[in-house]
Amino acid sequence: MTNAEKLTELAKRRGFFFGSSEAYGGVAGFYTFGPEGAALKRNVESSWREQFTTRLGNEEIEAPTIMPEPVFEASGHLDGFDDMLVECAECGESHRADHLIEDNTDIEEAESLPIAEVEELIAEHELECPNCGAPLAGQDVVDFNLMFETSIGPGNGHPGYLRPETAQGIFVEFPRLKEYARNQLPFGITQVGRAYRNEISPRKGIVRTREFTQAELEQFIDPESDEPPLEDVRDVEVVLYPATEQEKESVEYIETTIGDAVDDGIIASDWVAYFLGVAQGWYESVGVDMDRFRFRQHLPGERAHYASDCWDAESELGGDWVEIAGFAYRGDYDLSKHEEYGDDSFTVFQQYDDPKTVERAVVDPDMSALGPEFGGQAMAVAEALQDLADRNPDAFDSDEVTVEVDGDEVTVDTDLANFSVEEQTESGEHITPHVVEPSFGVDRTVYTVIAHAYAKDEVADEARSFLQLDPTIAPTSVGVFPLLSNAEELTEQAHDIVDALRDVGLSVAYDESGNIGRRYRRQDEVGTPFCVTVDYEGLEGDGPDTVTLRERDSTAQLRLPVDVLVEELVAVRSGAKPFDALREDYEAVDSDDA
RNA sequence: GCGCCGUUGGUCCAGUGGUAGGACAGAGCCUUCCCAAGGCUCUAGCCCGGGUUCAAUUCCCGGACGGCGCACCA
Repeated sequence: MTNAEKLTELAKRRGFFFGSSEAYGGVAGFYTFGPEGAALKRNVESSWREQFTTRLGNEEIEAPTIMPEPVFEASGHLDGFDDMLVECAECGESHRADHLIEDNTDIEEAESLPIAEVEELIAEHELECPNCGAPLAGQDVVDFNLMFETSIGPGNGHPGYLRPETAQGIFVEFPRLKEYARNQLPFGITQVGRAYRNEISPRKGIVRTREFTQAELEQFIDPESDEPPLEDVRDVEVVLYPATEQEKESVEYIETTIGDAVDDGIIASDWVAYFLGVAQGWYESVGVDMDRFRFRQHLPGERAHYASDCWDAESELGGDWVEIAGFAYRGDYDLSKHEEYGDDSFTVFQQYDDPKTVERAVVDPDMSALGPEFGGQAMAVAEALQDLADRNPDAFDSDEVTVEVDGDEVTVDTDLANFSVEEQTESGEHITPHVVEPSFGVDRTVYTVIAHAYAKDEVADEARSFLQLDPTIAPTSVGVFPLLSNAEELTEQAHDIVDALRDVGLSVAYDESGNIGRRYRRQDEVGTPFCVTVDYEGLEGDGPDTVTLRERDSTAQLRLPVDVLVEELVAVRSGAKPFDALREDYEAVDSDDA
């Protein structure tokens, strides 16, 4: 069994994740997070929120997962997703069928033709594979639309799509969000939610699914003036794999700091560099193994339609590098498209520090004269006059000016135009903000965290496999056991401790089944960092009752008074106090006498 | 989508034309037993549909799901 297979087996058996709807034969590309997995995922998400929403001073929204078709016409996803592929039987190369037809016939817009017709056209025109020249006639044309389509409301006249990325839910609401931000750049909006892609063939278990969770930040900036607080992450050490290195035969990484990478021009955008630095720290905090982690720059041909520069965070899983986040400089692509297609304004008014005074040629046409003269064309004439004033003010030096309206030459008395040059004050301008997008795949992150936490050792000559999850994100924080299940004094105190720990918000597992070692291993296997055992020894003697506290990774045990247990556990589980600090205050338990 | 291989208790596997066995896990009881191997008892399975056959978990065909390769991953 490979490690990946062991992880899949562990995930199924212990309730981290498993294929959905298995009672009905299952469905490819959909996974259910079981109790352990859902808890772990919630903890990873809340850690992400803590970092990328709260600490960076951003705001989170929650948009619908279904949006109407025009949104995706604007975003470019409809075109980008609706490709027709034909595969060459000889060499196996896939080609865009619509492009082949457009290139080799007089037909334009082949993309809108039905599949059957495209297949006929390929046969009719005897199209050949551009790669090897083999005939393509008879080959199936495959339509792949990576968006899930649905219809909104009764009937089918109102198509909608499940969003292929959460980002569009933010971009579409930009007109309201900018008002919320009081038109002040920069500001950032986050969203944690589901996205959907109807993958042709989902693979690699939970790594590539059809429904997945993204955690995204859309940072809106003024490209002219907004700088990230780069000094916060200057010294963060990172492993970079730039595009230039990827073209070489041997894999060589650049180990550097964020600050140096910017100074050396390896990362072009300060903003992207800043977020790489923040992300590095975050990944480390949730337990991603930094020896199996890198930032890889996209190759020029690899970038999405919206991105000018893009870096991925990648983690090593079973020998493969898997993308777990993307950091894209999206420029003004999205907001410009929505400005063009949507009804509202996707720009922000930026005031100048000092208002500018500019001279502008203006006309104030005498409509009471133009109206009778030109009738319905009068407005168009007036607009043409202003247009002329902008382009060529000198034209108004003569007695008459001539403009073109609907293809007709129209001559107007210059007096009627009321031409003048005015000083106007410009206090600012409308700009389309640029967008920097760190976009995290939550499911892949969760899987990475599990895979990187997976460890093996030996305890008392017995092999042990366990998850070294960080205490802050482990699904269960504490296991509580009575040493024996048939002793009321032990089970009662154990139950009291469970209640006390749950009262302060800790996630607690109670277990009295089997022998004590078995119970420790159960919790080890799901990554529970601490276990409390109530034994007879702790009830004996004159002093306060004591219990033992065991740490998962070292299996070391300390004896703690019950009345400090809650306080100390809260401290070690939050990371405020390392477990080793407890060793100074409490007696170690010698477990060799077992 | 294509090709190859696979699908048997919760998990991982063995096996058979006459409906099946193990390991681990799980439940209960016993146990002053602190690191999965104690004793007793118990639970639980042949992916779906069609075909061949007296009889199919087993053979054939199709499907679903999974693994690998190709393609795809904007």
